[in-house]
Amino acid sequence: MSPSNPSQIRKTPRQRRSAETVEAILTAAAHILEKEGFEAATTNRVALKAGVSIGSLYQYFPNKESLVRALNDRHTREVLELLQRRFAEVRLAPLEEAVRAIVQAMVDVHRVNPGLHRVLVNIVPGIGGLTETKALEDAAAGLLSQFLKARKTELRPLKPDLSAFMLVHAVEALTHAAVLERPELLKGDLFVDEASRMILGYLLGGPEERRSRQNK
Amino acid sequence: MSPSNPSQIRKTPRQRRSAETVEAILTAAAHILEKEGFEAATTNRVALKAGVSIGSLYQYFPNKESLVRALNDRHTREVLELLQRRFAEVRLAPLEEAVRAIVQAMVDVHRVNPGLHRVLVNIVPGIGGLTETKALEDAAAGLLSQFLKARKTELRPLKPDLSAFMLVHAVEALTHAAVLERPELLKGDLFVDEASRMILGYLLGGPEERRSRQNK
DNA sequence: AAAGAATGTGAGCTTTTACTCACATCTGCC
DNA sequence: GGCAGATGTGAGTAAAAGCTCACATTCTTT
Repeated sequence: MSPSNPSQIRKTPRQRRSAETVEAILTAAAHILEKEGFEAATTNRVALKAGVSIGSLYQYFPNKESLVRALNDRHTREVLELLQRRFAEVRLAPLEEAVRAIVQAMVDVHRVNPGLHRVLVNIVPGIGGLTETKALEDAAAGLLSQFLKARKTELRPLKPDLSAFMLVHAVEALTHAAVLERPELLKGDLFVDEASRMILGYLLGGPEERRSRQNK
Repeated sequence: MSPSNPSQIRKTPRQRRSAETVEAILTAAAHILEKEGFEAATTNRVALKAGVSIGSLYQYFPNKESLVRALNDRHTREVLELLQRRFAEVRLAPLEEAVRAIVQAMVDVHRVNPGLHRVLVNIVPGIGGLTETKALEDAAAGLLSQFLKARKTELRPLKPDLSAFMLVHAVEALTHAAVLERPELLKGDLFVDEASRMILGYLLGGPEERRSRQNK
């Protein structure tokens, strides 16, 4: 509504019919983006696939960019909510178990819509002045940083913010790569094992550093 | 020349003049891609910025895609050559030193043209059926896998190919993230320290695994 | 039931983009 | 100097994309 809100929906749906239209558009856009990439996701094709007219699309999304942003916002919200929930769940769990749970959460999130997620991560920053994906990374890093602070007696001395930055990016990239290039890795526990090992190795430090603490 | 060579240059420059034209086009394309992204890099704009006519551009590149590919091929080649050199140099160095050198090499490579590198990595796969970037990752993983096999007495038991896959993606992502979001990290040794620590923690394993080997 | 609001339609306008082609200019060679 | 091939030019074309708008249909409310 407000003029300084370019990423927002143009008209808020008031009837169920229109809510379904918006949903159909978003779903169609997600499918095309996932399967054929950004270039192929023309507004006309999205409308066609959604089974609505191009006019309807523009009734709710002022431009193509806002469509991609809406998708990204929704996705970002989902990921963040899952991560928050998972972090809360493992607050009291043993370190190793907690780390595994978080890694598993990342994998779960990315397995839902791997292609879409990748497109969003890659394309959106170049398109709109995207702050959302960056915001997600920052939020995830914040959660992790809190986690590290709470566990500091179990870990080697480290700078929580820096370590959170390193881990967020490492785990995100590993998950992306695994989902897209080695999906078979995700069948068993192999990937989660390896990623968790990397994280724990980083957080616990070498033998000397471990010896100077009592815990596990 | 051959019809089944869509990513190649259309006409091989025979005079210095034309070689300079090609160079100007590639440079201009790199600049626009780096600073404004793929969408902004229209062929007309590239030609304009290169100071040549659009006709000249199409004399050497049959289409826009081939331009991006040429850029990518060149970049890929440079990265791979540096990595090969660096791996060879550290073949006999102590493990920790070797790891640091490799990480440093990754950082060096990415600091040259960070934005361009990211655009190439992200955009190109979606555009052309890009095999080059994937090939680079595979080649890097191959080098690393060799490295791990050669060092196996120093490391915990691991599957070289899997570990190489994990490390290549983790280090690449960390380097990207650092270059693009935290360039100040790269001033000192902080980033290389942290990344190396992550790698070593992963390769050496926990205290039990280390104890069962004599080395370091 | 009837009006007004909300929603839906799609032909087509406007702009942009990749790309061509007929022609001009340069360079090396005899 | 002059010829031939290499190189350079840029107005123009065709296709495609984003987006609008005048109008049709459906829903809500009284």
